[in-house]
Amino acid sequence: MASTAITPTRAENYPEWYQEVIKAADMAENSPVRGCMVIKPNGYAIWENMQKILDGKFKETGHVNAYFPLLIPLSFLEQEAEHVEGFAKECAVVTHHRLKAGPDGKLVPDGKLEEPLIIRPTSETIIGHMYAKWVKSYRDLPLLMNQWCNVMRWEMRTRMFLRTTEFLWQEGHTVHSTAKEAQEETLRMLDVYADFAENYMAMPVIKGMKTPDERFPGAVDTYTIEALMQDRKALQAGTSHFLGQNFAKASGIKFLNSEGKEEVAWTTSWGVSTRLIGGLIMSHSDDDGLVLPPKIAPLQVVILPIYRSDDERSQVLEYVRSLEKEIRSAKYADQPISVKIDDRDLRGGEKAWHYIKQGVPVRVEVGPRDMVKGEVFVGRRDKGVKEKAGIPRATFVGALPQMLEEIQQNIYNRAKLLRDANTKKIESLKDFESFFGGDAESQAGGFAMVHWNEAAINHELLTRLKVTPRCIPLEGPDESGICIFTGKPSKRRVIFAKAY
RNA sequence: CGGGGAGUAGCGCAGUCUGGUAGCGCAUCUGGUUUGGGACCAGAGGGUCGCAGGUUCGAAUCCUGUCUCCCCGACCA
Repeated sequence: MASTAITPTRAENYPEWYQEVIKAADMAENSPVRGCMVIKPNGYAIWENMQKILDGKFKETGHVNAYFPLLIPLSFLEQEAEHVEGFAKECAVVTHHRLKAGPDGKLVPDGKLEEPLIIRPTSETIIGHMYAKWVKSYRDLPLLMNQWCNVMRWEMRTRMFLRTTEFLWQEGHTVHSTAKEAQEETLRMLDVYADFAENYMAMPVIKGMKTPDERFPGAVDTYTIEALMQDRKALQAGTSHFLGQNFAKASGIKFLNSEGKEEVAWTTSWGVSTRLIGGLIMSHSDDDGLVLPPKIAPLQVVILPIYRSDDERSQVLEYVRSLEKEIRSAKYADQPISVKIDDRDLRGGEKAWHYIKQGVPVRVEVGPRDMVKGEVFVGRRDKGVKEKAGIPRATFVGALPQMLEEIQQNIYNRAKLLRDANTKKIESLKDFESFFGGDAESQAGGFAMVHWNEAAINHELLTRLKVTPRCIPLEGPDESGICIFTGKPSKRRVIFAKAY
């Protein structure tokens, strides 16, 4: 048996390791539909927790949920020039509304539509259309809505969770009477994302503004939270867009201000997707499988009864049931602690590994020996597989919330250390090249913080290394310097990385 | 769309060159021995060999056509 639960290890083959972690934790699998995955209960439960937390934060910041159609008239996409350009190449198009039997008995599309419909790649246009009807007066603003839904982007190459043809996300769409207010909204939601990523997902992120090339098609400004994965590639984990008046003009979102004059409104949109689950996996998991931060873990504690005879079984189960009940009534992060007993007829070691691979934060093993000692035997997912300790039964549950919080913090700190260790200020093209290993296939390097004049977007080196500007960080000191690509003055550093 | 590769049991593969009636590992199920760390032994179930034609007494194997998937590139939450 291999010494690690996952083969290959991260060091051996990172992309394959990623796939294996998903398989071992039974989170998702590929479906018969190209690029579309089935999210299995273990994966979906994580999404449900993410939704619950994020949705609460959206409501706290004044947003309400609504639902708009999956299908969008083709002509809507044409309303905003940059938007078309950005999404036209990846739209699934519905052209017929009926099937009939063809000459060979196979079904063929029939009933051609007057106007083709596209399956939403994002909903700015259809939501804008409705908003134009709903917004009449400055008294209707701000309009703060969100929808949880699926979208489709026909990407060339897909990877489970990180890039699938269909994916689940939330998209917030807001309308404001002034640019300032819309900009504030954009940054407010970016903060919500950053808070969620860091304090729940335990994923350290850098808040920043996208460079013009990386902007959302049609946006004036795109803000992002960027995370660094364990293979030192960057992941765009969430975006928030200040759309200016571009979409409002395209959709005709206008209102009468308090002086009775007509004005064009200002809009924002922001979203995070199931991609975050991919980020979660790549931030924390190890060569033994998934590692889940307690605040996101669908199951926080698993109890594994150990026994041989039927007699022992009934004694241990009784002991363990009262333990389960007590744990369930305890709270962590304002929620009852989730716990279950795994009483399946399997060998102890096999069960333990099962939960290690699924990333359950705390494993509690209880056998006759522990009962005699009045202890429980506890393994933590943030520690080594064999690093387990007996803890007195009497104090265990009381200490459990603290233990979960410690795990949450440890996981975050570990990810932050990795990110900080792989974030470097780079002052020359030569150092830039060697940081990224000199070609597209080399190890990813990390976050390179360099002075950059935006004119040099298509530098040969960037193309060759497959490195892109990730963001202009919002926080940290402004610091002037010299662009390493053009030698021109630069006001601040920009983060470059190889990205997912 | 360009360049490579692959379709055989739920999964991973061998068999194809040299045609002879389907095999291995894992998983599943049964029985037994085990049990504080991913067990062992014995047995069982499970496959129109991607699809359609053709050659042949006989095709997973040879020929023709076709479909699909994967990897590398262009695109990307």
